[in-house]
Amino acid sequence: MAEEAASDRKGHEGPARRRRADARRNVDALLEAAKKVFASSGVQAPAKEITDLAGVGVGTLYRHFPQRSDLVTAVLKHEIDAIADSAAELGSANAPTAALDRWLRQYAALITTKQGLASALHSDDPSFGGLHDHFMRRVGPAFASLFEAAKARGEVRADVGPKDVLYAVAKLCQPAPGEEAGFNERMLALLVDGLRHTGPSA
Amino acid sequence: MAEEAASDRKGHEGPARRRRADARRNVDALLEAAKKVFASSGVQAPAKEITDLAGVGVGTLYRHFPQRSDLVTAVLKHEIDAIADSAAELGSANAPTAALDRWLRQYAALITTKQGLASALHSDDPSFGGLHDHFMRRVGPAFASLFEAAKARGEVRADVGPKDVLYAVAKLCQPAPGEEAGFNERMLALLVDGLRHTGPSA
Amino acid sequence: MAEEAASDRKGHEGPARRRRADARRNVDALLEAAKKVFASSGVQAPAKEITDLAGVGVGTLYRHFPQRSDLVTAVLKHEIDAIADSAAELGSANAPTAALDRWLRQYAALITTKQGLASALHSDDPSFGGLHDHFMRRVGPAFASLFEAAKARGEVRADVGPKDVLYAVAKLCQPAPGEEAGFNERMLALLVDGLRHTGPSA
Amino acid sequence: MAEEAASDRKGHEGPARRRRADARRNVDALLEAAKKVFASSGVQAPAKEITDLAGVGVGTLYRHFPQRSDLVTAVLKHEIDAIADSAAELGSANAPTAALDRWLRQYAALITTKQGLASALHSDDPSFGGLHDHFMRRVGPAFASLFEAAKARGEVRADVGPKDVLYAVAKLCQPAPGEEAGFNERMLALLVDGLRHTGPSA
DNA sequence: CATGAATGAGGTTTCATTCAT
DNA sequence: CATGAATGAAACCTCATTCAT
Repeated sequence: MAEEAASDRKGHEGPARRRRADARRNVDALLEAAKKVFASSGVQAPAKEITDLAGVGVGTLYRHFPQRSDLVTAVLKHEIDAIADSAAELGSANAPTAALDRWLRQYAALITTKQGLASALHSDDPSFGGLHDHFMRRVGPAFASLFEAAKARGEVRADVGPKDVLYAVAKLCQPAPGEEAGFNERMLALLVDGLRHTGPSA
Repeated sequence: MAEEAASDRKGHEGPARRRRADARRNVDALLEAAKKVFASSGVQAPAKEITDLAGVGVGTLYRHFPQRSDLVTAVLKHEIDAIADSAAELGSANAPTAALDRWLRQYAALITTKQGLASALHSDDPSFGGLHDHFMRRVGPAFASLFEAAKARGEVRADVGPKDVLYAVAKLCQPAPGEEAGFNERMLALLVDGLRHTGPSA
Repeated sequence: MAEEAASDRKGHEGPARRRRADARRNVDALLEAAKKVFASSGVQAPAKEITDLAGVGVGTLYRHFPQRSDLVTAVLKHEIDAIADSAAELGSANAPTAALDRWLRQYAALITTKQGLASALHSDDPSFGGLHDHFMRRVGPAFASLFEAAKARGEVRADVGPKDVLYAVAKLCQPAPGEEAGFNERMLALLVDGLRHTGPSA
Repeated sequence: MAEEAASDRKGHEGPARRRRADARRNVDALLEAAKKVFASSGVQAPAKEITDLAGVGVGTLYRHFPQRSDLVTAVLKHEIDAIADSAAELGSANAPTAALDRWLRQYAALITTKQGLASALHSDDPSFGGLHDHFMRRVGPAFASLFEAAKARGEVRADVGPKDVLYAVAKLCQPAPGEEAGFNERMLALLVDGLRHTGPSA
């Protein structure tokens, strides 16, 4: 009976392919819904909230993302990949200092916007380990190359490493309720200024 | 007498824990326990974990701290008062720049150590509003006086306010698992350096 | 198939109780259990008592009846509908006086039997407002038609309204422990006799 | 120190007597408070509500009224004694019919006013047994004498006993939220009219 | 492969009662 | 004799996860 209904629904294409397409659509709906819910209610939001928004049953969520962290990870991997790719683009299209500046602003905006990205990266929950690894594998080298280029030009103090900066900005720009607009941007600027100088006598 | 009772408290799990003065002792035990539990398991730790550690029943917790946030608030108020008082002391015993530096390092250390202080301050949960208010009332002016003194000496860039710095450090130094030792200190230094200069050409 | 599942339910405490159709069966089991528990322990009985008797988890109760009053309401709505329908039947099959008598006896028996029906109807808890409304919507007109028919025949004193009688009987027949058998019936008769006469000189 | 304060308070009289007077005052305060709280929040009100209103500690409540029902009983005994005494007075000052009418109206008013009197009398909680016994011992004979006098005059139908009437009025006049003013009075009149006649042909 | 009902552990909170002071 | 802090059982309700259909 379920089979019959399924073929009714689409009319052509083999049943195997059709199923796969449905599954894919569900996964996408879940990712989309999770992105929204994470943004509005945080990463701790009840699973039901997500499945309701996606229009699927909870079972479907657990089929595709057996651990809750799998969903978080999947949602954030998109963003991570995008920001990593952006580093390469900016690096090849700008002078080192400008590339660094621009990328950091993009990165800060991402952290600011994506409720939970920073906290997932810093979580002590081992199930987010994979996300952290993915982040370091993709973003780490991409940013390091921008960073080292600027350092080679003497525009960045020598006693700071790229990982430091990634972490610092992630923490600094973590979204906080009731914060004045532009706060994160200003603070990022402060940090970046610190990056170029060494101590008060520099 | 207090000593005797105190050894009772630790020595064995006897039934001797119900005295008028024990009200105070229980409150202290709860605060102590909560401080530890918050540090190890975060502010979201189950109430039972705290009462077990304090050696009291759940009812006792709720007698003294009707709302869960009351406990968090009480635990953190101690720290807030201490750090606020410290500002006055440092200010009167040091040159402005040194006072500012030292206080910021203390403040950073506090935030680093007290799991949950930063997040409680930035929580959108209205029950923490009182804590935020207390913080701004006590720490705000205390720090502002240090800050303005340094600014008057031209040692702090003009486009940054004291509140900016309090917030920025609170976020930057939020404890994160698996972080290298000294990370927060280095990042604070970076921020402070940024504070002294304006832009790349400074 | 339904039969098979049904025998499972009673036969042994096997783990086989999770089927789509069992949603309905569980709701029925809960209503049945609630009816019994309300009868034996009153409407205030702990939820666990009901779920244990129904053989389901607490969660199942709260899925189907999010508020405790929803369960009470559901249990009693059955009875209310039945007694309302009965008024129409009696009215068309009997002379006005007989219909009124018989229906009042049925109504009294219902109130007598259903621990909590009367008190729920008179509760000041707003969550029972719906039940009271349902009662007045269904039983009110049904009884009014019987009542007015009798009144038209001069068999009921003019200064009493149907609502008065519904309320009075509800209160009079409220179950009380340790009451002699037949007490409510006798008292109802007394009230009904009063209904036919006005004052001592009638 | 407590001794000193106590003697300060009164100045003369031996300490034993003074204590006793304090105890008496507390008992009175508790009874007074309980009467109010029972009236506003029902007999199930938390003990703390009563002790707070009385301005004493919970311990004091439990010293004087070891069982919660002891308090209820004590509160209601006053009323019961008063209404019982009233029967004798009315009986000797009025004709049987008038005495009966007046007393029933007093009794109905008492039940209407004292939230919880009726329910305590009908409670299945064995700890209220004493109250019920007291009621039957005091009010039972007092009312029976009024009732039998009226019956002897042929003004009350023969198939109803005094206990029936006491119970019926108690149930009928039980306070209910949202009830029209005068409802209980009208219903009592109805019942009393029923009392004077036998069946529809009377 | 999707569904969503069922589960039940786990969290918070209330309150009657005891008992040290 | 009064006090009120402590106790802890018990109630409610939520929600992550499983699994029959």
